[in-house]
Amino acid sequence: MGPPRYQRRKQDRPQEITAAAFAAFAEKGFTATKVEEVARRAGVSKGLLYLYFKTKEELFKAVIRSVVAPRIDELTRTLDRSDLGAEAFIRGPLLAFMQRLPGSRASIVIRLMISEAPRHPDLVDYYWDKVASRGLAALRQVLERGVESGEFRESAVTELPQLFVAPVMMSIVWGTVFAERSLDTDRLIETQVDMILSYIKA
Amino acid sequence: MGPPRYQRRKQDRPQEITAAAFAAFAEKGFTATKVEEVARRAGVSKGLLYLYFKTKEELFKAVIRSVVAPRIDELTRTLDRSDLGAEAFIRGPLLAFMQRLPGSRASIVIRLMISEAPRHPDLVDYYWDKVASRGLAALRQVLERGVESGEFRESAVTELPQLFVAPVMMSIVWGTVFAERSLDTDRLIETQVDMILSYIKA
DNA sequence: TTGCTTGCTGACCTTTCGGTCATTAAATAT
DNA sequence: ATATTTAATGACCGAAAGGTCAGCAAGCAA
Repeated sequence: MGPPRYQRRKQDRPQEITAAAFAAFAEKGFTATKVEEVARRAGVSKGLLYLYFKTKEELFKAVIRSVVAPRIDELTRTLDRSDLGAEAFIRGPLLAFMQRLPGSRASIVIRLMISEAPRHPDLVDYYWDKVASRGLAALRQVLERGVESGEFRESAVTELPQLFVAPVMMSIVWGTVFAERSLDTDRLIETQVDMILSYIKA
Repeated sequence: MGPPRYQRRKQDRPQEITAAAFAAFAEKGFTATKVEEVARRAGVSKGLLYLYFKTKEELFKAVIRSVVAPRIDELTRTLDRSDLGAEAFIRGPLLAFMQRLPGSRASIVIRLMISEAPRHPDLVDYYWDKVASRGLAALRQVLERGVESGEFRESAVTELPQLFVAPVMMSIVWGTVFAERSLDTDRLIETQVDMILSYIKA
């Protein structure tokens, strides 16, 4: 008798399938990716995939969870631990975090969200709860901290933390659409941070 | 005999079909829209649609072109005609133009571009030539004009007109993904313009 | 009225793909 | 060894949707 035709590895399967799904979605998008393709990449049968994930959409949620959630936790953890002043935090860890995003796997998830949001409202809710609202809350916290300490003046920016997100989003969209036409995203983001800071400094 | 069951209107059909397709794509996106649905909206049979457009993708490209083309020169025309100073132009016509975009039909095209760009390189080229590169050039022109006239100082912004686009893109993406969770896009864009101007004013 | 061209219809074909399930066999317990 | 459990397979199903085509009828010419 030859080698075993497969091994039972209940522990590892979900992770492996999620990783394969991410790779496939990244290349072709969610709708255009066939479940069978994901299974093939994971070295697994389609049936097994449905043993671990009830539907294709559940699989998508798992991908979001595995790719994006850790990033947000990372940001809030950094913020909680840091004892830097508001400006120093923004120019240091926050700027670095923002500059990393466009080249990271998270940017792919964002592209997928833009494409799929209209047809998957529950996915949007999930993303809002787990990612977007937390990120914005973190930004707001930094800004308020700066106002309290007297570093920053009161301004519209405090209520519009999306101003920090804008150049990141721009970079991600640019990379998605105009992949080959280069844009210095690091510089774009740094300039925005610089502008915001001189605008709100007391 | 009753009224004729249809009229032959070879001249108008393509336009009517692309208009119907645009409306449908805007609501559901490209993949989720059925060709039959487009035909129904256009008051036409599916077969006729395939008489004028070889495939669903050809129809998609026709839609993009028909929406984008008329818009191309609006900004540059305004710019050429205007004799305002750089700051006045930015705070006036340019700001108004930027604020109109997120609620306009153009924003839907951008969403479609983000979703479909990876699989339609020729569409990206078209969009780059006809829209993106021209818009950026116009912005650059305004900035340079301001520097020459002494209104603005030299800064990174001159080489990064994408800083003007960023809040617009943010607003469009926000509207696409978080439609119901409100964001004051007018204020976001105005604040950005305000920030940029105080940053670059001589 | 008659005959011809062609815009137009809608039933139909074919393929794709998410999801199911009867069956197999790897691992574990007895 | 034998029985039991369950991870894993892959053939299959049914619905959906892109695309086709034989035929119909609107409009025109003679």
